[in-house]
Parts: sequence; C-alpha cells; structure tokens
Amino acid sequence: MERKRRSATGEQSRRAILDAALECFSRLGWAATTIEDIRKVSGASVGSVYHHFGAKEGIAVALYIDCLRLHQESLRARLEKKHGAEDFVRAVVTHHIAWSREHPEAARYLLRMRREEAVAAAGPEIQSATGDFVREGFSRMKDFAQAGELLALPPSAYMPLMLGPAQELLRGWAGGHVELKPGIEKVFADAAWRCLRPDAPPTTPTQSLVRRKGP
Amino acid sequence: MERKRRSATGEQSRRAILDAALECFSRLGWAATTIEDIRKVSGASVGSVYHHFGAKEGIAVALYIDCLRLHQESLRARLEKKHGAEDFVRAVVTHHIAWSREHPEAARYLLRMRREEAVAAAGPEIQSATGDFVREGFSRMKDFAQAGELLALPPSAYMPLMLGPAQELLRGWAGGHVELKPGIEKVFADAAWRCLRPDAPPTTPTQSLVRRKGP
DNA sequence: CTGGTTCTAGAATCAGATTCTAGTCATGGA
DNA sequence: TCCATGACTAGAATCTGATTCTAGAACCAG
Repeated sequence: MERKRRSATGEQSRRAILDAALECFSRLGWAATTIEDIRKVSGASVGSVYHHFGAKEGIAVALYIDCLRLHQESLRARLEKKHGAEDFVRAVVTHHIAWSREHPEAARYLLRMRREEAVAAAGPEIQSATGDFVREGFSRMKDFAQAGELLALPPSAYMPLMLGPAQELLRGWAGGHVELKPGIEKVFADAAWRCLRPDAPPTTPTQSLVRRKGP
Repeated sequence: MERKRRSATGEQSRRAILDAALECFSRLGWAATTIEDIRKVSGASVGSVYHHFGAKEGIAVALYIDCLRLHQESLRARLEKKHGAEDFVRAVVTHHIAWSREHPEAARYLLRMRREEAVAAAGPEIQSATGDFVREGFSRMKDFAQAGELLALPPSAYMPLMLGPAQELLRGWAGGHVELKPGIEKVFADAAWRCLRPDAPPTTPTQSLVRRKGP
C-alpha cells in the first residue's frame, strides 16, 4: 500500500530528471528540448522518464509545481511577520523581484511557462498544489480592504495592481533584454503602494497635480 | 521583378490560411493544431502553406504580427488627440482593455503567444514590424517625465507600471476564468495614473515605512 | 523463497512537421 | 499569339522525435 516503496532510488532519479529538465529547458527552450536530451543529461532511460512523468508535458508541469513551491515557501516565510497592509504589499512585491534575482533559472522557468499551453492545461493540478496559498493571500487583501487599509476596488483588481508591474518587469528580464537593477524592487514596491493605499480625499481625478502633501 | 505577380490569388490564400490558423489556434491551442487542421479549414494544400509561411512557426509569427498591427493602428488613432501625460496614460490603459474586449480572439492570441517560444524566437522580425511604434510611445513617456508631467523613475519602469496591471488582468481573462466587467478599464486607468502622476513631495525614498498613515 | 510492485531498459510504433518533385497559372515580352 | 518565368498549388515521401510496449531488475512483505 505504501506510496513509495523503493522511494530512495526512485525519488533520486525523479529528481535527476527534473534537474536535467530545468537545465535543458533553460538552455534550449521547452519545445526544442527532446526526451533524448533529458535522458542524456539525467542519465535515466526513456522508460524511466515516462514511468515518472507520463509525458513530456508531465515533466514541465512537475517542474513548474516544484519551482512554484520553492517560491511560495520563501514568500510565506517572509510574510509571517507582516501584519499591516502596507508592509504586506511591499513585502510581496519586493520578494517577487528579489527572489527572481536569487533564483534566476527557476524564476525564468516560471515566468516563461506561466500560461504556456503545456502547463496551462494542467491548471487544476497546479491549483491543488498551490491554490490554498494564493487563495489565502487574496482573502488577506480583501480583509485589508474591508478594514479600510487598502483602497476599495473590485476584488479582481487587487492582484493585478499589486503584482502586475513587477510581473511585467520580470517578464522583460526573463526575455533577456532588460536587466534587474539593484534597487529596482523599491521602485516597484513604492508604486504598488501608491496605487493601493487608501487616502485620496474626495478624489478629484481630473486635475490631480494639487492634492497630497501630508503632515 | 514584381513582388506580387499573381498576388490576388496568392494573397487571398495566404489570408485564408491566417484566418484558419487563428480559428484553429483559438479552438485547439497552438501546439495541438496540426498543419492538417489548418489545411482542412483553409482549403489550402500542405505545399501552399509551406510556400507562404515556411514552417508552422512562421504561421504563428505572421499571425502575431497581423494582430499586433490591428491593435497598434487602433491605439495610434486613439492617441493622436492626446497631448497631456494624464490623457495619454489613461488612453493607453483604457484602450488596451477595451480593444481586447472588442477583439477577443486576436487579443487572446496576442496574450497567449507573447513570450511563447514559437513567437519569441522571432523577436527581431517582430521588432522591425512594430518596433517603431513601441519606441515612439516609450520616448513620449520619457518626454513627459522630463517635463515633470510624470513621476521621475528609472526609464525601464514606465511601461510595466502603466500597463502591467492591465496586462495581468487580461492574462487572467485570456486564461478563461476572470471576466472583463464593463467599467473595469476606468479602475485600471485610475490606478495607472495614481501610480505615475508626479506630485509626491520631497520623496524620502530611503525609509518609507514610517511616514504616511495620516491623521 | 514467492508474489506483488516499482522502476529501468531500449526497441518498436506512430504522429505529424517538413521536404521534394511535379505540375498549374498568370504575366510580360518577343 | 506564344513562350519563358516565377509565383503558387498538390500531395506523396521523408524524418524527427514523442509515446508505447515488452522484458527484466530491484525491492519489499509475507
């Protein structure tokens, strides 16, 4: 009944295949790497690859979930101490950028494969592997909003406003032509907060060079 | 010497192939549609398809450029009358969302294929087809910034801040699970402007978790 | 030691992209 | 008008690489 009898060996080769896959996908791209490439780099056999992952897409999905987990664990740890809305927003944005800089291969893979068909098709599977975390963060933002610590907005707007700019920056970086300057996370954290913080008196949006100028 | 002798016929079948491709890609996804699918829908032959596009990727790229052109022409027209920074920013964001709603297939295709390997590899070709437009918009933003009509920021931050949130929203929409509510473009235009408008007093960038929190 | 299960091997199969050869068709010039 | 030319269409033949299949090895519980 055990899910993993010979786990030691099996898990080991599964790991080797995932590592090889990340290397190959990074170097050659997802479409261009063949099972043969992965087989050579990992030292496994075709049969073994298919035993563990079922199909080429299976590798992509497993690797995606793997990287996502790394990312989320790191973020979770960082968010534990954040209780206010501003701290929360800034920490999420900053972490997103900083983590990507620290784990370039994994980050690039996540950025590239997001919405890539091979992975997108496995939506439900990924949901179940990581959905709670996202849902949790989302509901936390709604709570902040309800408490007046964030601007009141349609719920579906929070995530895009908070992370969209960073995501777009990182996408450019992953594409290879923009670099990630050292202090850039601060710029984006500021921007996200500027965009989400409450305040804004009667909101005279038409002419806006007037207000603001705190204590 | 003429580039297009039998152009009428040729152009026609090229068009038919592109249309068929958009339909197939939308319905089945890029990876899953075969040349055979496109051949059947368009009525062309394999040879004809390869004559016009060279490879499956060639179809994807041509279609991408085709859709991008539509998008840009529409945006260009809309921007002509916008002279101030605020108008400009709001128009770009609003247009991005509204256009997507009006041309769902093309928009979804653009969103899905952006950074998709098949298309990303053709970067240079796409650059030359559309680069000017982007460059132009970018330099316009730098001008605004220089004139003090936009917050001073690292140049690479403008595009992500302006369009990142909308892009993220649309990506969710293209993925199929978020819907595009009627007035949502206003929310995102407001947010973009909130985030880019100048103002912000002496800007004490180093420590920013202190101030703010008004009365 | 035996039966059951996981995992590894690698040859065989299959699908589908690409290539190749043989035309067809419209045009410009003789 | 008639031919040469190059754009274009057809579809069969190849090739590449993903997937399947059959055997067997390693391991564990009884």
